[in-house]
Amino acid sequence: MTMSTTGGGRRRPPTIHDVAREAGVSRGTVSRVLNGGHYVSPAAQEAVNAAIRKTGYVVNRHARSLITGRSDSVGFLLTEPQERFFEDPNFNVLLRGCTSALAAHDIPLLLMIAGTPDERRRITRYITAGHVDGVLLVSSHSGDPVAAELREAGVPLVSCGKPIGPGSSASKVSYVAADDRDGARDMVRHLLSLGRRRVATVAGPLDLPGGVDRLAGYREVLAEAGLPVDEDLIVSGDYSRAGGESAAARLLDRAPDFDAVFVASDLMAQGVMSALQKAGRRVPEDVAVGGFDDSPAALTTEPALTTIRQPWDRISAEMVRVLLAQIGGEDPAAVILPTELVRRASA
Amino acid sequence: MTMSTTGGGRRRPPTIHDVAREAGVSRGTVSRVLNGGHYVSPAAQEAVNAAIRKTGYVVNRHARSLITGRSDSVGFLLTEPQERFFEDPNFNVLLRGCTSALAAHDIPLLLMIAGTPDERRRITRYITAGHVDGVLLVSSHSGDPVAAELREAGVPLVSCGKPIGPGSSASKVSYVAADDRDGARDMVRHLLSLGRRRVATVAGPLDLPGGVDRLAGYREVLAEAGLPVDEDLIVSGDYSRAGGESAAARLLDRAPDFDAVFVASDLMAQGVMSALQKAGRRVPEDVAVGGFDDSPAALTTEPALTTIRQPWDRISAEMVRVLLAQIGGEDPAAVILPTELVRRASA
DNA sequence: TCAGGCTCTGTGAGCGTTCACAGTAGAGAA
DNA sequence: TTCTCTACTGTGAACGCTCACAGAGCCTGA
Repeated sequence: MTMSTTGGGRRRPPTIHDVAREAGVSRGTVSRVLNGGHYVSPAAQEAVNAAIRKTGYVVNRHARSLITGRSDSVGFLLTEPQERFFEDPNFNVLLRGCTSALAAHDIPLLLMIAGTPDERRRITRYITAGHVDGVLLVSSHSGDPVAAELREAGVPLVSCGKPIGPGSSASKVSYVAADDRDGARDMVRHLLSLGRRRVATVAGPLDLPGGVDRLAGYREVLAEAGLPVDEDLIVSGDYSRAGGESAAARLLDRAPDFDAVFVASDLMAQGVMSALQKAGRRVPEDVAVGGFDDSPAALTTEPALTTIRQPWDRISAEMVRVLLAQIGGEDPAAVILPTELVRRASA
Repeated sequence: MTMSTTGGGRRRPPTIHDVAREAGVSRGTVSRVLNGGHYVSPAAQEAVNAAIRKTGYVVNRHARSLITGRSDSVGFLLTEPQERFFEDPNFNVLLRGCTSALAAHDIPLLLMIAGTPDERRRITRYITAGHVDGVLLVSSHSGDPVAAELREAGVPLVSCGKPIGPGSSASKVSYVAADDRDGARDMVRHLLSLGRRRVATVAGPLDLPGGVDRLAGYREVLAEAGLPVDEDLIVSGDYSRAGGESAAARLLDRAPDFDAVFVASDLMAQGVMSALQKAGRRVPEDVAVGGFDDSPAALTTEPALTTIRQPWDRISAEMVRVLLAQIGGEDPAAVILPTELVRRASA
């Protein structure tokens, strides 16, 4: 049960002491080289680096953390009823992007999923105990109790997406989001530029900022074009494919003469197109369809879906940048990034 | 740059010393309570627990790790050209499952993605330096240099999926996989039970164990049914939708009279169905189609795809179980889990 | 009675770092 | 020369925990 359990044998790794001996300097000097190299002579610098290479030394992060109080790691926290995000391929891009951006700083990412109450408790305790330096938060409503508790404990926190909630406290929260409203404006303008005049919309859930902002963009463009806003042309769904199908059914029922529809998510757009085609409408000839997200689903529809791409790679990079800045003592910041219209066959 | 940077104020957390003082015992006794509670009187036990609750004490994992040499964390390593896995929704189930299973043991999961050479180097160094106790590996070919290096360094490792490579060393590798061969058998038997007799197959890449085993299952069932194996009925693809389309084209060209096809992945099955339908074949009337994976794509086809479900939730749980056992000193183990036939409309 | 065993407890050492401090050497100024 | 300043280096604490050990009290059996 003690010596050499597993094959291959993990021997004791070299310590800063070994490096110091090898280089013929003291621990302190090695430490200085490791942390920026100020006040260390070129000769010592060189000797230490050579010794590090020779011994294969890697700093023991536990020992370092013990004294610095930093953990040099950050958490990636999902408080969402996770299925929703886990099925969203963009989520993967986000997760991958955050991991890479952190890796460049040599900071590991700890994945935390707050599903069950037990998990929520564990995670809260883990984070507030200081085992991570900061948290990348993915949660549609930042009124989430876990998030609130973390904020209260003063843990550096960056949300993905605009947080909902009271404006007063929200101003203190860092977040990075795509410009939902502007993306919606682009899409609706595009539909109008195609000559469509009865433009409907399937909005997202209106208790979420994304849903609200995309709908606002829709309204703005109609107003700016001098078109009346017909409330019969506005329905909303839950971002799912099935939600899109039933939304389209309602639309066909209430205002069968629409000639374009802006759908607030690609998944819903998939459902909308399927429902329209079953009802005998041709896309895009009879009804032009525009989505939002540019998910892989947008390529599997027939015809391929015109949509709005959110800059997920930039979002993840900015989240990490803002979080690290905040860990470094800077104030919370909000970042809004531009979207992009992706023209395909459905509009 | 020093005192009270961020608002909210993170004060110094209580230490084991504070708990000991509060409970009127020594550090040693508190430590014993924390680690299993052997050789400690009920009275002391109770006093310590009360003190922990009162002070809100949480163990400092860095201090603990420094002395135990364990990190009490594990890595989840992706060495794959990651797009492939990141777009596979099953991957999300796996990642989520591993996170939860580990959370139950209070072990954080570090997400590591070995994409660029720089990332590979960083990750290898991080792991071999002992910053994680073990690694959950997702990689189709375990001949991967990172994996090989980890194995050489004696790092506990569990692969997801049967590793390819020389049988001799492979026997020392832990892995958890679905029973590909048996799943394939089930599907082909199902197709035969429908009365089909010219059953084709679109195999996966034959340099991957999954591809090989699924094809082996196909051959076995034909043999056991006394049916000839017509090599014209066997083509293979790369698991992608496009690969399925071109495979179907080849099949239609070489053996146009087949009345069923077992496709080694749902994504390919999607392509196969689309190609068949474009060629005027009805599914399932003319050709019954069976997939493999039970991905969400299986629900979007028309008709819905009959397929084989891999027990991803159990796979993740087993991976964690085997890894923790191995970290605890047990020998590597291989676990094969049963699949399940999901009957839908395409067969 | 004493030896030997159990159960329980406290103490000192040490894990590998960083940090504050004290010190050295050399350059330049008085 | 002597004094100060700067550039650099070494040293002894810590950080918060676990582990090995020593020892205390008690029970059991010879």
